[in-house]
Amino acid sequence: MKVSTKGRYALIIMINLAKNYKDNTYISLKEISDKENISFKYLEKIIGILNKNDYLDVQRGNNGGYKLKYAPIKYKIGDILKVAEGDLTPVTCLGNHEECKIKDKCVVYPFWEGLYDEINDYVNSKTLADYI
Amino acid sequence: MKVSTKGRYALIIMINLAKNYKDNTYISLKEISDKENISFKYLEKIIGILNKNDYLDVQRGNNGGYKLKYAPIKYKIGDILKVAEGDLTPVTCLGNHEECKIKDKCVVYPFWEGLYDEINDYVNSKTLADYI
DNA sequence: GCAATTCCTACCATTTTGGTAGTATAATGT
DNA sequence: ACATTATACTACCAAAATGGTAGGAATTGC
Repeated sequence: MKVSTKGRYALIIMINLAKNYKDNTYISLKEISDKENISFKYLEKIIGILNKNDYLDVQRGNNGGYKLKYAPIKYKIGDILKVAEGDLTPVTCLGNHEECKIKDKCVVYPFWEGLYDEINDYVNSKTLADYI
Repeated sequence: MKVSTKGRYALIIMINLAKNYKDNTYISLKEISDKENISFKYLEKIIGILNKNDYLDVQRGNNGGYKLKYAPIKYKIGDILKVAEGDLTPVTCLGNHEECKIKDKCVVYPFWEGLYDEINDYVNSKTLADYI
């Protein structure tokens, strides 16, 4: 039951960008990977996911980089993690992908549902603005 | 961020035994694996973990099997999952094993701590008695 | 033109997951 | 005693996920 580095690093990237939001300048990924000491190439892959989800403003070329498209408070941590991880359901029985066929008679289904509710409520109650 | 089959099956085993608790008879693992349609050999491995944790009364040989050592209400779901899964921390930064070295200056550490608190509170609020 | 940057796709080693196989040990019924 | 029915334990293994790496193409500023 672990959030992978994908989700964790995505969050780290977003927090770095959030900290820079008021400056309205672009930060290169190299800068973030150096500061956080995480493989540049791996972060490149992860920021690609974030970018495809309309999270970022991008400037290519010299002095280019990334900045948040919206204010930090607009980004729920839960959304960021879901985008990076695929989803946050604690069991495969939950979620859109492969809804369990026996969930109506499954004795534990309500337990997992309840757990997911708790997780969801928590991660959606926090935004990037809370971690600047 | 998934609880593996190990944890899910462990819970299924325990609920089956809980349902049989008042009868005070032994249930064979074969019976459970047939009913739940899960590989007997795999369940054997999982129930071994549960057994080592003083959860079960065991009777070998003919008409043998397993039963709960204590009343269902004594078993928190969280404990069962932790025993089967190793732990339930949502990130490796948390927990005893490899406490993060930079957690004091880590901006996201409180977020993960908070998430783990929520998960913990929930899974510890339920016992086997809730799912009989 | 050149350097700095993002974009994109393919590859890959290691670890984890979800088992299987086989044998040993123990209890029971007959 | 012995066949049957169970658990106990150890070793192995295929497939998938994880956590990256490599290389090149496209874009922009100077």
